[in-house]
Amino acid sequence: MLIGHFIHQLDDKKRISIPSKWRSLLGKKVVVTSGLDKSLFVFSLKEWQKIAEKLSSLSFTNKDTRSFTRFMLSNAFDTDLDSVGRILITDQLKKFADINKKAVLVGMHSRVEIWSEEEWEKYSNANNKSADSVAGKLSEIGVL
Amino acid sequence: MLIGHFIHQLDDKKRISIPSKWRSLLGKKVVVTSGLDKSLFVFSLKEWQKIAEKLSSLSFTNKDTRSFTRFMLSNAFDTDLDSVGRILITDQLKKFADINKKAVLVGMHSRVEIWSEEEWEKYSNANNKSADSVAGKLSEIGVL
DNA sequence: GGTCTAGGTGGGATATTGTGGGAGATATCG
DNA sequence: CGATATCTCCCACAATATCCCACCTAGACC
Repeated sequence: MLIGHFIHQLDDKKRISIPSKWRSLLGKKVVVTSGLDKSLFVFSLKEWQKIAEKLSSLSFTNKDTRSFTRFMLSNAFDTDLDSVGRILITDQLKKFADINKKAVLVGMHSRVEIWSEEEWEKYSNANNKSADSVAGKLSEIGVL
Repeated sequence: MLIGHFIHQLDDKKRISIPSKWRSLLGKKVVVTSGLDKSLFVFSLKEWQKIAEKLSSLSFTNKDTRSFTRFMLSNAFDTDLDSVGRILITDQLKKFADINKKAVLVGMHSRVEIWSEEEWEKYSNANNKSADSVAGKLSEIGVL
C-alpha cells in the first residue's frame, strides 16, 4: 500500500526519484498521466491496465466520459524506473502540474500523486480541516 | 486491549519505544498517522488495513472526501518495530504533534495515541476540571 | 540487601538512498 | 551527409537511515 509523502527534486534532466519504499509495489514499469487538482498520477503497469479497461468500457456517447477518457489517455506516458529508481517526467506533464524543482510525491493506496511543492502547500492549507470535520469523517468510517 | 499511558523519550534518531506490554497486541508492523488534537495515531497493520479499505471505498468524485483521504494517507507512515521494540517518527509527524523529546503514549482500545508531554498535560488538565460534565455525558450514553 | 532480569535509551558501523554529472547512443535539422 | 542537440545508461558521491550491540536503571526475587 502506497502511503505517506516525500519531497524530491525534479532534476534538469526531468528525472525524479520514486521513494525506495514504493519501488517494490510499483514495479519496474509505470504510467504517468495528468490527474485531478493539478497533480500527476503514477500507476503501476498492472493498475494502469485496470484503469484503461474501465475507461474503454465507458460509454462513448456520453460527452463527459469521452472527454475524461481523452484527458487520461492523451497525456499518459509510460516509463521505466532507471537503475536507481527514477522515472522521467515529460515536458507536458511537468507543465501541467506546474512543477519546477521541488515536487511532492504522495502515496494514495494504489497510485502515486506528484505535486509541485507550492501547489501541495496551497492545497493542504486550503483544506485546513477543522478538528471537528476530521473527527466527523473518522467516525463515519468507524475509526472513532 | 491497549490501556494506560507511558512517558517515553523520542531520541535524536526519531525513535520511540512502544511499551513492551503493547507489542504483542500491535504486532511487528504498525502505521503512524496524524490524529486529532495534535496527537498521532498508531495502528496495528490489521487495524490500518480496515481503515485504508474504508478510505479507498469513499467516492472520489466528492472534493471533500478526496481531500480528507489525501490528509489521512499523506501523513501516514508505516514502520516496523526494531529489535528492541521502537518505531520511527517522521519529521512531518514530529512537527505535527509538536513533540520535542518527551512524549506520552496513550492506550486507546485498539490504537495508541502519541502526544507531546506539554500538549498532553494541557489537554488532560483541561479535561480533569470538567470531570463532572464528562460524568454527565457518560450517563447520557448509558455507561454509568 | 544483593543479584538477576527485563525494558528503555544511546551510539557506532555499515548499507542504502537521493542526487548530480559524464560518455556513448540516438535522434534532429540544416 | 555532417553537425548539433537530446536521451539513455552508467558511475560516483554525500547524506542519511538501518541494523546491531552495549549500557543503565528499576523492579523482582531470593
